[in-house]
Amino acid sequence: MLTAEEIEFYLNVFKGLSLPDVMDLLKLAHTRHLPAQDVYIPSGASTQKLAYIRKGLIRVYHLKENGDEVTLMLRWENQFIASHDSIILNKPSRFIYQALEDTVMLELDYSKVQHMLDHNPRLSSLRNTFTMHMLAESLERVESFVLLSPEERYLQLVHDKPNIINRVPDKYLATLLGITPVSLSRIRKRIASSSKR
Amino acid sequence: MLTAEEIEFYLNVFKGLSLPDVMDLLKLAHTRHLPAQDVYIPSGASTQKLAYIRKGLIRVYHLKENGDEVTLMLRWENQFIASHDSIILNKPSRFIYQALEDTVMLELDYSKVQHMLDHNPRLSSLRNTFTMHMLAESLERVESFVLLSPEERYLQLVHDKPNIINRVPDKYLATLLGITPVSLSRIRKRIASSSKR
DNA sequence: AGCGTTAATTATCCTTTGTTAATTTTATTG
DNA sequence: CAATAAAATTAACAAAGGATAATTAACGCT
Repeated sequence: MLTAEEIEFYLNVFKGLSLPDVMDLLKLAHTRHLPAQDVYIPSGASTQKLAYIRKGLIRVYHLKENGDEVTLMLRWENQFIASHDSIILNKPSRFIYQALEDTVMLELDYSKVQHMLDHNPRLSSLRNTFTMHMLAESLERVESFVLLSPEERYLQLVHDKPNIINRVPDKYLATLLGITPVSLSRIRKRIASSSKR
Repeated sequence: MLTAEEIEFYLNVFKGLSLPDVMDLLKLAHTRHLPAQDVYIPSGASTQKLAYIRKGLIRVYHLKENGDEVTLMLRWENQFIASHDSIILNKPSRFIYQALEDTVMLELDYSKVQHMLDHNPRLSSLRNTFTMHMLAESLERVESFVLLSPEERYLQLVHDKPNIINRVPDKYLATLLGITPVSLSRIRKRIASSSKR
């Protein structure tokens, strides 16, 4: 199923793991292709799938009563994606996971690997490293809401993820920043006119 | 150092651990008392200490250039507290950790227990559970910024943590919600007048 | 290339928040 | 308990964001 190149790639992703460790994991994983616009996880689903994105981009969003969509999270290459509602809290997903681009991921069932992760110290340690880094990332996002204005948040996003903003429509970026698309448009105008002077 | 009651308490906190597991952990831990207003971790510190709060309340805040303080996090009884900058990213803390009440915690050096956690499957598993729950908590906070208005965020706080808001000055709650104390005061007024009708 | 759809911008108006400062209320402490 | 300090509220004004609708620009598709 997997080429030698793939295996080498994952040896690198899961630094510190031996080849057998990686093979044990990969044996339980499979590749999934998701065309752009397709829903990966619908809201209400209780799924333990955990995916590593090889290519593409997934948007996590909330659908409001009135039909409006609010984007909560974007995930792309070399990141993990999973319904945290289901994996962490064992509840149905409140959100919709949708591919914004043709997406390729390596998927596995967390409930099936959990036991293995719990009993292999190298895997446990690596899992904890990944979880902790996700926590740091999330805390940093909270910081940005508490410490920065919407305009500063947008500038930070442009600065930190210049490649991502070109792949995602502004209306999704806006709600990700906690503002409306109209407001983001005004912010962009403000920035353009102030940097001109 | 620890009473039988204490040990029984921690057997309960660290559910799934055997008595020897818990004793191994507690052997490396010590109790720390922190008077109200004292700084636990100053900004710039690189500390691996990880503490479990038995009693009291810790505020994590950022000190702006102009002297203004912005509260990022509150932690209280039965929660862990640590400089995530230092523990996760191995960097000096950007924030100040201060006791808002007389606080008692059980403290240990994460760098000293890490090896033990990495090699005991039950400890690894439990650590991961704790980390994941902190992640879920942080993600939920991000949600509140993206999905709710400041007023709704305040109402949610009042609803979810009624006991905490009575222990913390409003000015700290305000910045925690991403708004100014003046604005929080107006929100409170608005709520009071609308619930009266 | 042209048509139709979707996204982005702009305009208007209204609401909310930020800022600063004054005032009142609540805590703290000698 | 009175004096003082700190916190919370209120006021006034400016700046920014939300809502809605109209217009323009960009995109997707045959």
